[in-house]
Amino acid sequence: MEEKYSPKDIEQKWQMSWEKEKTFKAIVNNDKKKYYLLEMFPYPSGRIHMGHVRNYSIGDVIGRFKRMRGFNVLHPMGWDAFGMPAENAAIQNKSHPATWTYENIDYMRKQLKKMGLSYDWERELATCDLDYYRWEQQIFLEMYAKGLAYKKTSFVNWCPKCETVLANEQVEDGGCWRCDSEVNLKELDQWFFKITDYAEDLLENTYNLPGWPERVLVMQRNWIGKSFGCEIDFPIENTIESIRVFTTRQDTVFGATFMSLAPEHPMAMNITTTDRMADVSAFIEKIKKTDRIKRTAEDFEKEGVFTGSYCINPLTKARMPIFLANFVLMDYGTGAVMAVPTHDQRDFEFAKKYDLPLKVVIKPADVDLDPATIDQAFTDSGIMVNSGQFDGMQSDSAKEAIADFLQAEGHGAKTVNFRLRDWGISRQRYWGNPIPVIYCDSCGVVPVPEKDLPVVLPKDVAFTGEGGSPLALMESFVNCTCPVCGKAARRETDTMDTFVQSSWYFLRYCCPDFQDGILDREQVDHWMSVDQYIGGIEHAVLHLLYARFFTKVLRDLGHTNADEPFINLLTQGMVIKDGSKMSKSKGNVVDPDALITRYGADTARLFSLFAAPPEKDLDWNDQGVDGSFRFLNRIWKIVHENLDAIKAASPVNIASLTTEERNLRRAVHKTIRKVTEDVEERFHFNTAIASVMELLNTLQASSCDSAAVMKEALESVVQLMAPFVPHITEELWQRMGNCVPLSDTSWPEYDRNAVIDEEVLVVVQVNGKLRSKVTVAVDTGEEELKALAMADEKVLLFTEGKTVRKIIYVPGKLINIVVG
RNA sequence: GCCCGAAUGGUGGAAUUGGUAGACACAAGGGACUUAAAAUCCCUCGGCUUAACAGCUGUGCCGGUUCGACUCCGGCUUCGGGCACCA
Repeated sequence: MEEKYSPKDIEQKWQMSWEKEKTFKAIVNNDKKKYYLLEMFPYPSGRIHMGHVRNYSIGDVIGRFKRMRGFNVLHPMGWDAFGMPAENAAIQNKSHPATWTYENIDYMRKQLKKMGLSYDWERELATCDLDYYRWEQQIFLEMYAKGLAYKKTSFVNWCPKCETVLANEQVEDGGCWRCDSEVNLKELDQWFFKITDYAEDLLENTYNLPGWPERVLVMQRNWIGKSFGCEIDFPIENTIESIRVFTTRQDTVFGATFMSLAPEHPMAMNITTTDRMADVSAFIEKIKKTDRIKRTAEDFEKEGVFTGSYCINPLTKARMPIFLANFVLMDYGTGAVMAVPTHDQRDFEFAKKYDLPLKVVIKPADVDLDPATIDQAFTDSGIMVNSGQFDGMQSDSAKEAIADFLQAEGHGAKTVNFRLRDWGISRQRYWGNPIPVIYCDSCGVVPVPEKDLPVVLPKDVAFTGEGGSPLALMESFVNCTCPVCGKAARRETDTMDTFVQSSWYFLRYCCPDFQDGILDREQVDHWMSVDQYIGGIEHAVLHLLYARFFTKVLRDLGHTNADEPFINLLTQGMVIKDGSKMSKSKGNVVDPDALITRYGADTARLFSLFAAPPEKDLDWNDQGVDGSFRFLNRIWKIVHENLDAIKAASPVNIASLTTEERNLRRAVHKTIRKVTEDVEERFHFNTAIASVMELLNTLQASSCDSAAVMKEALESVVQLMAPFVPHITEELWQRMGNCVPLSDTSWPEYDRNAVIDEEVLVVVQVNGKLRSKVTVAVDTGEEELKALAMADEKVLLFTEGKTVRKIIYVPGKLINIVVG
């Protein structure tokens, strides 16, 4: 009586074995090529979800495959453990964020272990561990010393529900990325990281990351938003001051007829004349009250107010009235725009509304433009007109010429401008990494000296859920002495954005226990960069940009020599059920625990890998899971049916194989080749698994009774499936009589001789349409094959009475007879 | 508006360099085994025509290149994603 496939027992057995044998412990070994594999670490929200199952299954296939291919694999796991849900849960349950977080971690670690993932658990870290965040405080201090961390007062995005600040990257469609509440503007004194210093490096290197999906790189380039243009000074009439604008369209400067300033522009009030003061103040007040989202919507009505002052167009010497305009943004360029109503749609609408002059300076090649009759701005390139010595030039080349001219005349300079803003990292929350800074009335901002680190997040805090950060209310934390003068001082109570922790965890994984500094250079130099990073596309800009920035900062601070954190990036699709993303509110959530209890981890892994290639969305289908379970049972059964034969079998004797045996071996070795290519080069696990299914079908249909060939075939099936379903294959491998665990064996190599076809199927077309198929010996000559095809009776039906014009021959594939 | 991506049976998907469209699986239908059910196994399975052999047609739509197009080119449609009063 044959034993039934019982995932529960064998999965536990092998998980314990791997743990005991430290199978996946990563140690520096210069005899092997290193391979650093990483999946985005999870937020410990309570339980893992299907997205995790998929993400980590994909990673595990790659990890186990690379290991069997002879790489020294580093595959760590940890927890992105600071963040608001912990704090909210604490308020609700009257528990402590740390308790909540560590309990969740314990539970989720068990869940992940039940999946049989090949992690080196000894490197596990949680970002809320003092041993982790203390080094991050040190990074902060080193950045502060270099001017890469600085404080400034500015208008920041404020989420009223989370009661904290958000970075630009964390505002999506005007809402908070986490809770969706409408974000408004608040003027606050905040800490920033100077990511703009790295804008050029970050942009430039997007062209140096061939292993990243193009769309992610495009998104990052858009976000960085580099544009080439000019800064031009427009002297203010009757003063010695001038207004500096940034423009990418210096070719239209002869058409600039007025000036638009952002309402927040520092010169706004200074240049306003007494008679215009009332109107201008009213306008500025109104804009302050309008929220930013509405204000920056494209269909928002363009509005402005005249300041009473004029500036002078440096090239035409024309008097240009200076307006404040609601669509001009203070935080892009210089906060001032030279208005060219004829060649910019916004300026056009503004000019029409306030009856301002229009002057055409670029026209299409074939027609003239009349400012009196045009109904929209002409924004294309064209021929220069009304532009002095530049008339007749192509506007594209005039851009260069005018820039040079402005520069030579001292009116301006060529410049580049970035859309990227500095990263605001202050968060008015408790459950985060304290910013290690002290405020002293005498000495000002004083960084906490290195010897006083870490600034420990105090545990005994009251969570009321009201009045902002609990840290600010805690006198024992706030009150301190100034490290410089020794007088009483106050501690910074803001904590760092949680994206800071995820910006360098992959570096710390290289040396999680290092106690003498931020990073152990030797370890980091050995393992970095991450060879393969895997995670969701939703971090295309946020996390993936911050992590690149941090890597470059840490490089410049001398902690790593890596320029880029992630060589290859795989962005996996979402897990969908019944047409939409799994969510509690839609009631379409599949619980990984229930799935694993019912079918085992191998089935859960197999289905999530088989149903779609990694980068596509995966449509969850309960019946499909049954199918995967069925397939594992078939493997289980066929191996057991052949167990005695396998154990008794001698090695394959290639010289004495029958045709049937050679055919079966060919199928086996072609499958080895196919699976190897699909996994190694394309990460197309679905087709790799399909080809093993095909082989199993062939095997079951075969009448081959050679124990040697059967053994080779079944051992191959088991080895090829090992990265996908590690438990069942490990068990079968052992039952087949192998002493070395499957995870310690080498990946099978296909036999180049075995895959050579003896016969080929050649498709015969007439005028490109399939008419017949012939199977011929592989060495059949071209002429012989053509004759055979021509004589084929199905072919004759379509060629009879017609002239053969030509015959296309693709060796081993097809013959196309062209008749007419 | 700009930039990316996608569209293939009832469903998920395959076709890797321009060479048999629909691999593999799910669902469905039929059959075997069983007292019965489950499990398992076998057969059918894009559409139309046909008793059958077979033929025609078919990869979002319209054209083009080619002996040959899911694949390349031009033009559209729909859906998804990103950016957007960015000067």
